[in-house]
Amino acid sequence: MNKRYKPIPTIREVAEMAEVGTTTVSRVINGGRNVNRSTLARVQKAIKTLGYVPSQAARTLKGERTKTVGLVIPSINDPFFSSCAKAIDAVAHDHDSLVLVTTTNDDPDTVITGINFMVRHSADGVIVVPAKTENGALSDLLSRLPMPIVLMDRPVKGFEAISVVASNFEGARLATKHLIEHGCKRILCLTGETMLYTLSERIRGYQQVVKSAKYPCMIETSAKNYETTKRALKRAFSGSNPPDAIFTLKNSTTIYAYQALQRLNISMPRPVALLGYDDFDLAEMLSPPISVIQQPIEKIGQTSAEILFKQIQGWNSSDPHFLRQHAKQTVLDVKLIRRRSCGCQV
Amino acid sequence: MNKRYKPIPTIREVAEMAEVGTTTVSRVINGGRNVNRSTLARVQKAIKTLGYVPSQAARTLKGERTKTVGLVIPSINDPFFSSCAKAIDAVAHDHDSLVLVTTTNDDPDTVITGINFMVRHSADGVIVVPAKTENGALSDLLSRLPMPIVLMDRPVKGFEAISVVASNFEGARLATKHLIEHGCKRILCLTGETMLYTLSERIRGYQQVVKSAKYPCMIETSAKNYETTKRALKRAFSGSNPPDAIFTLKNSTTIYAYQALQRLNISMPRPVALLGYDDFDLAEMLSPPISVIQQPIEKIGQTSAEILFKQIQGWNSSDPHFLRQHAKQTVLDVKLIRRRSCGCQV
DNA sequence: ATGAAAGCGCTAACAA
DNA sequence: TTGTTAGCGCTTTCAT
Repeated sequence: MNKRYKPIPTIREVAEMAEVGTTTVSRVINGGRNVNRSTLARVQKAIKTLGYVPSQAARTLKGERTKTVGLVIPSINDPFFSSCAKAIDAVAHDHDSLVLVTTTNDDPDTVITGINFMVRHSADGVIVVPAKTENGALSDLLSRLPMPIVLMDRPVKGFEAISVVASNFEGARLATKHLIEHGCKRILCLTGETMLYTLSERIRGYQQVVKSAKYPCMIETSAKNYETTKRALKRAFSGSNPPDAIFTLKNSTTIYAYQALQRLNISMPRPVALLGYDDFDLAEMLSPPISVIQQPIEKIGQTSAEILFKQIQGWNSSDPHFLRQHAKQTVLDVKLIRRRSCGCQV
Repeated sequence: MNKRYKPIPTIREVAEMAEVGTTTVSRVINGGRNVNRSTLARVQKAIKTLGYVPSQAARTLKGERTKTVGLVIPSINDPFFSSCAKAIDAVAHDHDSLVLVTTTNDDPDTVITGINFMVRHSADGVIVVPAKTENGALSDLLSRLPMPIVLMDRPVKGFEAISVVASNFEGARLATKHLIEHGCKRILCLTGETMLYTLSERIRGYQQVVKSAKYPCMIETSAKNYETTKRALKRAFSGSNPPDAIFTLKNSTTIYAYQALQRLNISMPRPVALLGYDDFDLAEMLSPPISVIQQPIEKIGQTSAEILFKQIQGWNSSDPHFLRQHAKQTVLDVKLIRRRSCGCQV
């Protein structure tokens, strides 16, 4: 009893069983227009009996859409990107398409490899989250791309492409100003990374506000994981002039910081306020609940996908102006969610 | 200045530019064996100049692997499945393959559609998380599948396929016994769903233990979201005989329950202990930290993918016994993580 | 309403 | 070492 590979039947076999030409079968699987009712039924029956499924590869070779969109993201695990992916998948579903994913772990070379993979697979379009903003090889590749592309969450410096981002600069300004309103004067900006577009924008926003308030600009960039975050905070609070607020630049950093503060027995919002970038499920269940800048994550994914599909539709259309249907860059607003850790009473 | 669609050049154009035949180009892109050094260089230069990328569709049509694996999962957002997906993506990456994802939202029909999509796209293999265990249409489809398949997290009743699951029954037994060891006698089993394989196995495990201990079997199945969970708990605790422990059957239910207990001012581990199924990032940061049954999530994904790729490799091989290289079912062990909410002192 | 035949880009005999 | 050619499964003129 040896289970063997049972290949999918071809259009030819369906045609033979139904005693028609392959053209007729093709007509049937493409809507059944101009086919006799009885012929139609016969063909459909043959399709069902044989378990026939048309080969996408053959169709692609004929120049049809592949009904796939590529998604090149840093991680599929990260709550931010998996939420984006969810929204993208939903939009793709509406367009009868599948999502081809690959992750880059924020490595620029892997981004290139990933995009090339999408080209090779003739994806109808791609959504890419670039790793670093300055990358010549990436710009080159993007400019030669044979399909539409949308840059998500981070634009590529020096390359004019459609992009969908949140207003990181404004978000950081919002956060910093809010902490200042609470009377904080020594705001520590905590991050483990500075090269990513989003993070550098947030740093810019923070800097602008503290500088114009004439407060010290305290940036700590060593907070890559729990251990390093704890060490950094320990250091900061052992000095003679500890911070009175912490602004963490992303999701995981916020959690590390919260956890470290707990362990170091430093409570919030006094002596130190905490305000994080990115909301997370349990933020309001902690003690105190964490105030955050909330990004419209799903909206970022959804908007990216919607724009991409519009581009795909227009790509071969007769309208020479389809590219102008969208702003080059879509910037989505962020929100301050006031909870307790910043000092708000809610 | 009208940006137009610039199609990828074909092997023919490369051949012409390099002044060789298409076969030679084919040889070059497939390793360059049996090609003159100077010819090789010339062809490679042409490839680079033209930005040539071989068409996967044409290769697929010739019967080659597509270097894609299908992933049909309930949600891409759920921490459990996104972690699985991450591990699968990593394994796929090692095999120079991409992951084609589609989500089913646990709807049986969508599972079928999703798998068919993978067939149409000639994925080399598929990893599927079935929606419900009893589904004739699914068994039919699976038995006709022209590629290897691995069932992840949930088997399909009545269909003998390779599957990779965690020991849900044992996990629930472990949890329930542990609560009993803490002296709990009225253990409320809380869930919002009973039809999924994993959940019904957990219910079975719970039942077996409470029954053999002669304790009441208290199962509440209305906990679908925070509101319904809160309502259910309110009801349970307003009676004359409230539970002294809660065993939540999944991730989100645990969080709803924790949150509801907070709001209802019922503290843990007294008067009620809490033990959840599935670990989550912040479980140890809550007050009290939540004890859980921890599943080897990444391992589930990784194992599924590794088995799938072995199957893919053996699928067309000459070894007629390749199917027996693996147990039909791989069951991975779960662990009890003792924190404070169950009554442990840690 | 139906079918014959060409051709999409590639690989693999088979020739040279 | 290199090229010629057939054909993978499908859609699409163009006939009938």
